[in-house]
Amino acid sequence: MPAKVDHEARRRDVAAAVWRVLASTGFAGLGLRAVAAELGATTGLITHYFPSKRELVRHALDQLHERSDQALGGEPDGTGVAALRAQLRTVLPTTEEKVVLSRIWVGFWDLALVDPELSAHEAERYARWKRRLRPHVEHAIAAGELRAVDVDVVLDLVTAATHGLVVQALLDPGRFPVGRQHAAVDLLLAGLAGPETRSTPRAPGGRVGDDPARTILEETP
Amino acid sequence: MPAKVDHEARRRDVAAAVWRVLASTGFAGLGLRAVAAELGATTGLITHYFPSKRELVRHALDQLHERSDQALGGEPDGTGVAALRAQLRTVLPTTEEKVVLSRIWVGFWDLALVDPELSAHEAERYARWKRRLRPHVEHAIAAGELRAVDVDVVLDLVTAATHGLVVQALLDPGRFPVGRQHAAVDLLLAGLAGPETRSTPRAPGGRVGDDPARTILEETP
DNA sequence: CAGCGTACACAACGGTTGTTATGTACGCTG
DNA sequence: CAGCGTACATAACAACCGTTGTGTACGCTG
Repeated sequence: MPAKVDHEARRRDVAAAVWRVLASTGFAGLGLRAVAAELGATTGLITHYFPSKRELVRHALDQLHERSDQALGGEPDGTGVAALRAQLRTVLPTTEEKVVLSRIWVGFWDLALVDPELSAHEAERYARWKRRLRPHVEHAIAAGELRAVDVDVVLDLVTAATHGLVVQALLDPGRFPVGRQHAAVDLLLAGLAGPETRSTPRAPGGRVGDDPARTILEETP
Repeated sequence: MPAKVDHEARRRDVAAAVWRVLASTGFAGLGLRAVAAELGATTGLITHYFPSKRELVRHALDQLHERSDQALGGEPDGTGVAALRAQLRTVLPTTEEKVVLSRIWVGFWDLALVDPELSAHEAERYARWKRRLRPHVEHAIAAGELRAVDVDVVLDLVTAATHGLVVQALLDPGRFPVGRQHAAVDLLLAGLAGPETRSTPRAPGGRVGDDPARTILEETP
């Protein structure tokens, strides 16, 4: 069987074109011709690799989730609160790529909310995320870095807060720079810290330059 | 110019039908015929009251967030943290109506994210919400109920956390009952409280009269 | 009662949608 | 080199979209 092109690689190209269309027009503007145009091809190409639009979108979103997990990927340096903070920070839309991923994923909620199957899938993603965060929270509590409250409630709160920040940052990127997002996360974690630890533990993540306060606000309307 | 029917009331009926369609099928399934069917009428009725679909949706969403403001409406009993907690709780999708309102509003992000005008509108809604929350936060800080950190950061955090909870609750209603949502809000507010005041809203005495804000974000001055 | 404007239903319009059928250039195999 | 299957382009398809025009029942005004 002669394969002039790599079938799976081509499917990935098409999926990438779907992402680009979604990022610029949302699900409302997603159509086969738009994807084809973005790809510099025609709908014939798309239908050659995908039997239906539903399958197209499904594959594109699967790829997107995979890509997201990979972008949020590896275990962070540090343990306990430091690791938790690092993990939460990677979710924030602080790079152009993560802006695109988050944008698509937020827009996807319009579909997920009215489709039980998609809702369940999204709920499972939340569960997986919390499962990954949990050991760091438990470690932090054991080390006295975090107040010893219900771990599940902590996970509910930190994931909710982080995603809430994502939404606000996407809706108003100009007024929600990285520093402001980080400040909110830091305040959240500081609040969860044990009463005895007044001085926040040093974040050993050498990569992230800490600029906690001053770049946050500009106000001259 | 005899008015057999109340023109404005009829427009409200149509808007209500739009909400019902949006709640059950999302923006992806919103069409004039679907709205007309929901209304038990034809597209002729709709076009008689609205010049275009865009105007229809605009009016329906205007009505919707007017209705939301009213549902989230009056000043809560209490002041300071108690008022803040009450305000945040009213946003959570704890009633059938608020589930519908939140669902539409979350689905709307798919459109807002790719339309600068709509994004600005949503950003303004966030600003108004924070403006309403702000006095309670300031009062709570003045009363020593809340740690004296940057009020803007506090507002960013509490709104983000609350909306994050809304999303999770909508995506997995069965596993996210009211109590679990309240627990997360309570944990958030407890964390923002002064270190020595967990349950009793007592003033923190003269311990940190010098610089309480520095205890949170800054570890090295 | 005549006449007119309102409040719709109904049907048709051009455009766009996802899907499908047909055509064709081309590298591989025999 | 003949032949065949792959990788598309092209175009047609019915279904649907928002919009518009026309038809009509009916209450109000004169």
